[in-house]
Amino acid sequence: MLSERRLEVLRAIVQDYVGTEEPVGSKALTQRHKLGVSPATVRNDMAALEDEGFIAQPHTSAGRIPTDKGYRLFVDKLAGVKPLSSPERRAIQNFLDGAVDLDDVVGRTVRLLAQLTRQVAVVQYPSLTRSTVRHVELLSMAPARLMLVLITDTGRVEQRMVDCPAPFGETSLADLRARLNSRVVGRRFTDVPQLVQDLPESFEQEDRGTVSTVLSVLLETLVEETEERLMIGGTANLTRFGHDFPLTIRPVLEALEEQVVLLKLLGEAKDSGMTVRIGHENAHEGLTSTSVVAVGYGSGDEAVAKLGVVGPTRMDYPGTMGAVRAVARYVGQILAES
Amino acid sequence: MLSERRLEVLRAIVQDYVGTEEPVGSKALTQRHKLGVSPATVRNDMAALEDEGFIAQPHTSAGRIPTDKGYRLFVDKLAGVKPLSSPERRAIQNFLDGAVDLDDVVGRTVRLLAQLTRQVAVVQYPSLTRSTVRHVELLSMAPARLMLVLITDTGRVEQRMVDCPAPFGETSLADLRARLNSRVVGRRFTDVPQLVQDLPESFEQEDRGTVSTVLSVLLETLVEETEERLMIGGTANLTRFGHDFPLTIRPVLEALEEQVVLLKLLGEAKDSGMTVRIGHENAHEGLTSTSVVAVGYGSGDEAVAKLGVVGPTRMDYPGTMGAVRAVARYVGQILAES
DNA sequence: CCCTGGCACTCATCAGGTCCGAGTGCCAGA
DNA sequence: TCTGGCACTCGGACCTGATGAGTGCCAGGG
Repeated sequence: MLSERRLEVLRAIVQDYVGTEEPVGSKALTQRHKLGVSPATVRNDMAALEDEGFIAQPHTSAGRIPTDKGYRLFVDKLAGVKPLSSPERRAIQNFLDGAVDLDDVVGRTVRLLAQLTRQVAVVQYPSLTRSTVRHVELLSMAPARLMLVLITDTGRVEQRMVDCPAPFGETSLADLRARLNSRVVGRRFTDVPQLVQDLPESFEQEDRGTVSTVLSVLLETLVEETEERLMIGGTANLTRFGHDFPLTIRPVLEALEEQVVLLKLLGEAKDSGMTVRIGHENAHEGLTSTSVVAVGYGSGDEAVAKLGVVGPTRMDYPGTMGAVRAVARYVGQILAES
Repeated sequence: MLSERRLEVLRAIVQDYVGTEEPVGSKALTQRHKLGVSPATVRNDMAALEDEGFIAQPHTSAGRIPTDKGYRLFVDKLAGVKPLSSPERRAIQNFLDGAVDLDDVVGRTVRLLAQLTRQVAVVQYPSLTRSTVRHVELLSMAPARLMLVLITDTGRVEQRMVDCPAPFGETSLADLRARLNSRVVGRRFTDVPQLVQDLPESFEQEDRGTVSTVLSVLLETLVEETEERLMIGGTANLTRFGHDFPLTIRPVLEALEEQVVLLKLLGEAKDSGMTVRIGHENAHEGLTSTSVVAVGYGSGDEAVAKLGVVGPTRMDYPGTMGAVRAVARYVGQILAES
């Protein structure tokens, strides 16, 4: 096991490297930190830390930089979560309180997080799996063309065009609208399929085709609606990444454009508590030189979605974790109020 | 005035520079283009073009590169719009045909445009102001609570809660719904206020308050919810920008995150025909080394929104313009169909 | 009058070489 | 176990000269 002082040396290395972005040597370390020992001793400790794989040298006779494993140890054992200052907290609250609807909440959150952490922020929309149907509306657009409008209890509206196999009269339409609503209103999305299963049978032969079509579109919409969406922001912060730009930044930008990748990324985070994935711990190829700090948020105890930031492995973990946690907490409050 | 050959030289310079990204010299020009004159002659022409401000030298004894003014001349006088190949057209159509709703159409468009042009794509959602009303739906949520749903011809849906001053019966509701729709369906938003002005008078005394309330909410929705949205994609293409990365790319990323900036950018584009803004012609600070190619699109002759791409001034204008125009055309078709 | 070939000149880029110093590993002594 | 000293390594900064693409200018020819 590593001695107390060696851990201290590791902590100092991480802190200095995060600050300066340059490999840190033994002499500089003893000057900037009160370790109470000489550079030579630190060198020995460094050699030990390197043997264990916590730090590495970019080239012979340069200083050391932390490895992914080193950051991992730092995050797990050495770093706390740095709470925000109270002006910061107030700023967060003020900024989020101004939001008028869900889109606005998410939008503001993403900007806020990007600003606070100076990194790329990712915020997932609250999941709709627990949503219920408020109303289903059917409108006749043309003899064999309907529009289906679905309204959820969270206030979201989705609409779809339906091409019917046969013309569909106004009375049949009103009939279908009424029966459909009486069955599904107030019900959870997941229950709807069973509830409407036998609906076509109760219609005249000639209308059954259309009813089935409408139902299948409805079910499709429900599934899609629960699909998770997210918003990202602060991509300009990627320019602070490092010196060897193009090669580092490109795959990251590409990964960020793939919503699927991001959703998986957030999905991999623990449901409760904060998750930090460092460098190669990220499954995705393009993100092996980034770290992801993610946390769930929700109106109650239960997380309804996740948010987080993506940044270089060389990031200020305590500060970032503090900001992420604080923002998640406030967003949760806002959601609970509305 | 510039002679025919000098224009030809400018065209050759632009083409070569766009291809190679390197300053082009007189000798190389005569080799790669059949100008029928010697390098020395070309040098004289170049000197003239430089005097006029169409080209410039990065440093003495390097080749020439086009200036913004040079690109402007190229685009206005020398370059056509390169039509897409028919496989490309087919691919566009196939890809866009798969869209299920408005969000999907816009999302697919943005990805398509980014891929085709290998640049950053920006697509504005069809604006509500220029749209017409397809349907207004009223739903009773509680005795004195209604939901108003507005459906536009572009497939966009907005909904609002309405708190009524008095309970409102189902028959009155159906009545209002019918009369409202008969007046406004197919009409432009801007015409709606006049069309519904006298509607409350035709109702029973006790319902007039509610009708007025509903109408005012409707008008509010029409006016206030004109808020224009847009989607961007292909930011990874920014990495192809140039060699002097960080400084170039950062302000662009920042500008792209400001929806306001982008909306203004598209807003400045002409309503009909294609608009090309080159380098410093862009008002925004961060975009002075980019060019914007934008065009309106819509279901009919009239543009309901705009789309375009943002790329380095050194871009393939004919190809980009061709792709932008083609995509706009197909999106217009898709919107007209739905 | 315009085009052409020739010529002197400029200057960015590259390869090769030298120097410097931060940083290391190791070792003997406290 | 810590410390100071010492030899060693090696990347980066700096200088240098050679190279060559490209220019401007000019005198001569169609």
